[in-house]
Amino acid sequence: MSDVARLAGVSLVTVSRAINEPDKVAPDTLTAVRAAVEQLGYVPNLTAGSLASSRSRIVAAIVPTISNLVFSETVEALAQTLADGGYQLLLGQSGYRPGDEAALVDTFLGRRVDGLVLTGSAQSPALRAKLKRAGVPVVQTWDLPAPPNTPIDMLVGFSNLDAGKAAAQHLIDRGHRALAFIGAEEDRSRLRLEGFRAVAAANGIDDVQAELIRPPALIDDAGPRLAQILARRPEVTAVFCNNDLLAAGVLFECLQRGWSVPGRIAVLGFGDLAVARAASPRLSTVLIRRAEMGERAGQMLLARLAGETTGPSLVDIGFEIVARAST
Amino acid sequence: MSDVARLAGVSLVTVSRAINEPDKVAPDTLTAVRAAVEQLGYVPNLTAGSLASSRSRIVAAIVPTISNLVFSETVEALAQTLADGGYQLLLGQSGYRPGDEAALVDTFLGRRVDGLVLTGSAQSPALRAKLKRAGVPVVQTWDLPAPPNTPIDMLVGFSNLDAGKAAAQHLIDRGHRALAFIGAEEDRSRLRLEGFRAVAAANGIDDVQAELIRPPALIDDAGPRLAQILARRPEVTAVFCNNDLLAAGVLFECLQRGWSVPGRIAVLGFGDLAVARAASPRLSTVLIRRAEMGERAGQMLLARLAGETTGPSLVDIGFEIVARAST
DNA sequence: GTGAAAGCGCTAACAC
DNA sequence: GTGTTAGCGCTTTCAC
Repeated sequence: MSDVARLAGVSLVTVSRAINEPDKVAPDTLTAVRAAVEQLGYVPNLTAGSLASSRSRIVAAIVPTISNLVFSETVEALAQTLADGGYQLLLGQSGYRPGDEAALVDTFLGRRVDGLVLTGSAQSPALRAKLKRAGVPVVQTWDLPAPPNTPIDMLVGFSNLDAGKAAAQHLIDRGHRALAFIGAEEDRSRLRLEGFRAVAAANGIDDVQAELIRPPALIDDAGPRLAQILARRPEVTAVFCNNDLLAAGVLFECLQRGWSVPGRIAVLGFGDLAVARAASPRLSTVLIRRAEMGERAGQMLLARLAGETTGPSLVDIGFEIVARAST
Repeated sequence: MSDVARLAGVSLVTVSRAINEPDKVAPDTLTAVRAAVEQLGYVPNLTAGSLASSRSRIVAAIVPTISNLVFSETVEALAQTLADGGYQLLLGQSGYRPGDEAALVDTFLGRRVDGLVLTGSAQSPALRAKLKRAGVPVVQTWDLPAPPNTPIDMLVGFSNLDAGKAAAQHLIDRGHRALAFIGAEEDRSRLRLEGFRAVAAANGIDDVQAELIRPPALIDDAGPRLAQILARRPEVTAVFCNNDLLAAGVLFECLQRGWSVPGRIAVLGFGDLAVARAASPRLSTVLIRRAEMGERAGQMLLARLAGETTGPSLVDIGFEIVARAST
């Protein structure tokens, strides 16, 4: 930077200003500095800048995995929104392990990230306390806080419990009473199962068959799990899959068996991924506005970081049952 | 940090050592420092550490998008490998736009990342030069350098051209002569099309029908594209899809039409994603070791960063035609 | 509109 | 095994 200053015949501060606040520098000076930067191939050291200004221009996000389309689309929209606002995304994958999430938070705080986006709202009290103490803007996503809990800071999500309830109601409305559930061993899937079972029970259905796959739940888990469900309870006529890709797997399994969907068995997906629209039959599913969730999270963060008076800090973006041909 | 030092009754350096090189500190001192850290809730500022040591412990990766399973699994394995080695991943998405890639490289260099992972080998000469000048360890992935080009630094990939050739040969071997290709408007897909066409031509087949989807290519693009191909050339009997998910979309489209696969039309996928094993019929595909690619890239970087004498810096991990039921 | 001085919170190098 | 000194490369005051 001092080389640039010397070549442009100005001081260090002026170089800094020319780069970060070009408006506050005389046009001629600006030209001279830019020429010098160009000529020397100067690349400002953002680490030094971060240290001096105590703003890193980095936001970190922690998701269970990006190899699940459901999260990757949220992350993609988040990254895009942040990038447009001049921030970059540092990505952490927890692998669905709470311990890994806490460890990631530690290093992110150590890097003095300007903001943090978390997946879910089931963080431990210790983690919640640490984040509050750190004073970092935090956005939780993909869930609403369970009753005693409140958001750590900001939140954009939906009720997984209610989504499960709506799924059960949708199937029951269509006359199904022998219900099954295929999900994953993780918080949000369990919440949906809870809601699913609650509505089933309220309708006198107590034997919901559930299969929880240890993450990552891949599409090729679906067929075998459906087989297990049917082995235990052959009369099942409807299955709620916690991911459209799993649902597509179930469709393929039915195809193999020569079963009609929804004639022999109805299939309800989750997410409204592109595959739901492409499948045959078209998949009924629970639409989640994944990209919007990432975008809103990014916007909330940007607004806070810009010092704007914060708007609502808890956004329920809801969900929607999309009835297509598979139920 | 000075609060910790004072409370523990030691100097700043000792605190630093206790945290970063605990072996080089007396057990009692270590205990005292750790107690002080705990009591004060001290979180080391890694930015300051980076500036002082000129090592950021961050590796950046640039991929077109993480909403494509093909890349997300590579990134996931990369992130995991780096995390195990004490590095974190800063993620950039280029959206398939070369300009965005270059801009991302600039900020990453500004952050003084310790390493960089790029997707593809088609970087512009200007970008290549900049990276070489910066002296940052770079790993290119997902392709081999085209003849005149050499790797910028390190590389782990496979020949997309050869993969396209093998795909064509596979279909021709099974007696198909009316071939189609569904891919994306992006470098690697174009290379595969080039190889596909070359082998077709060598076999006297000159009218390969190609549909290139502007990224992102989603599964629900597959059906309409197949329809377009068939509208132009109804006698097509085999289609090579540049992504297993697209291939699954074609399977669903055939299902809609009541067409048998591979009886009426053979479908060859790409990637060997889980969906290939779950589909019905099971998808023949071009297997790419995506996770291994990410892992190898991470290992190469870690070895270099550890100052180890570098092993081979160009790894061709190849590909494999997996013949299943759809061709 | 521009500059001088004083750090940001750590680690490297060298002593002891 | 521990401490002292001197920065890392910027940005933030506060002058002028």
